[in-house]
Amino acid sequence: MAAKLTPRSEDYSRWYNELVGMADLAQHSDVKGCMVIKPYGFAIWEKMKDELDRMFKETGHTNAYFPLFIPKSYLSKEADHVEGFAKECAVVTHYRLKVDEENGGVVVDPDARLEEELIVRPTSETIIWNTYKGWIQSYRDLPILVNQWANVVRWEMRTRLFLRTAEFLWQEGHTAHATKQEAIEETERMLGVYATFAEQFMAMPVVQGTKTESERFAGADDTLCIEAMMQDGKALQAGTSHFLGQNFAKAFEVEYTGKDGKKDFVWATSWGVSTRLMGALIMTHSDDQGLVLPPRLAPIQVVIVPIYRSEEQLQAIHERMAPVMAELKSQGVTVKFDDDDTKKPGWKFAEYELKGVPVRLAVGNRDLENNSVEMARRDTGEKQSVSLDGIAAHIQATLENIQESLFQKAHDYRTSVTTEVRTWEEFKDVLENKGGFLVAHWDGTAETEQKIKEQTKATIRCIPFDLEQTPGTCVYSGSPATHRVLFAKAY
RNA sequence: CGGGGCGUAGCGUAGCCCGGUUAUCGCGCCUGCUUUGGGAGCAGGAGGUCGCAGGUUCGAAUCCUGCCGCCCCGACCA
Repeated sequence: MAAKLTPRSEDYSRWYNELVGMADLAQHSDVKGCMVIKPYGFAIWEKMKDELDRMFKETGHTNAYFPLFIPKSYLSKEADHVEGFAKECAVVTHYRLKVDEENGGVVVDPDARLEEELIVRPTSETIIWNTYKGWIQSYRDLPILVNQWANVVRWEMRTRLFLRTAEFLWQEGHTAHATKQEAIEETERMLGVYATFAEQFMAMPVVQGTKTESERFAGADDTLCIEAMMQDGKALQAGTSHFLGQNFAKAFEVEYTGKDGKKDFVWATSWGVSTRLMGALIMTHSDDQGLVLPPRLAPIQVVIVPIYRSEEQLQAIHERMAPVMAELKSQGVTVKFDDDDTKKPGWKFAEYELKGVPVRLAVGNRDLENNSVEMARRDTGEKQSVSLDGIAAHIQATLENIQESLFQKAHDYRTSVTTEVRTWEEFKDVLENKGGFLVAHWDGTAETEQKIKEQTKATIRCIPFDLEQTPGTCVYSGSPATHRVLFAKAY
């Protein structure tokens, strides 16, 4: 039985300790769920970040950085946007502390109240569009294709490690275009980048689609998303790309003069993925032995565990493996030779399984005598004796095989928990007993969507691009359906 | 903010109902020896404001009152 590795499973505390943790902000704080990413966990995030960054640059984007603080008045300029985020903002009201003469310690200096409060960014549309106003006058200034890697804060009532933390790391792209068509193309292009990244690097199959109006980003005309299926049958929104229309341009008065000399508002997009992807990665592949990482995102791809009794034997193993390591490194494979003398081999085996290292080589005297090593792959647990001759090529092929089979396994699982339902009874039954994605007809109304959510906790994850729109009747109301959509319980 | 549960060593816990020597056990940590092909064994050792503050009592981890904090479920959401 595959591990669930949901945030509530028994083994979760091990992940917690291994990769990540919540900051202990102690007794005086109302902050719950500030995430601490430990070095190994951060190494995984950096791998993801590097690949995404490369893909953004290949699609013409450049990185920039905008302020952490947003004046309160900016946030209120776009009506839907402020409504969406107002309830979860951290607010800076003062700029100074002073020594507390009576009780010791420090207190907020009441004389240092800010004239206008600053909001710690929950997202950066407002401060960026306020800036773009000064950057754009002519069609020659467009498009602007900017991305920023940053932290944001959303003061959620309830947090969940990896999936919804009070502070999280992400990237947010913010682009400005002269035409609607160009902005829509950008929105779709970046969704495609996310889907490619999820499938080719995370080995996580995703459904691409459009959000319904009620699930749309606050301030967007249209929200596209990638939706993934976790091992426990719950869906996870893994990335979003928004077509913002001219909403922010109008709110911040960003106009440009076209070739024809006429003025028009600028068209916008924004798109982002966050450290939530680490939660997605864990919950897609991991098992009861620990993390299972796709080779393309593994900080360590191959670990060599020497088995020895004496310093001489260790030396012999190292000398024999050195050329193999050199060859692998020259081909871009990350190898670790673990000669830590304070840990026994069995301990190391368990440790690297916990950390999800895709390939492990165990090398002892008896292997050297046979000119071989024991190779174990993390995804299947399979062990085999492999000749040292040509082993680098064999390892490379194995890494590629693991990458592919992880995707295939996740894809097969998703297929097995995707069910087409026609009646409301069937809908409830499948959701309750099987979980996963439910394909069903929907009458297109927010009322129906809301009622289904209230009664079953299932939401419309998206209207998939590649789902055939056959005619039918709504699974809940029985009215003629406008769409065929994907329902699921979600994180 | 509602409804549950819980605070004892770095971590996880027993003891509490029914008050009574020096607060239990495991993991981890330190030292030594033996070990090393799946999270080693033995021996020794260090480590405690029993969440905080009052109260009852000859005596409180245990009973009473107040406060603080944490976790889970719900409302909110990437």
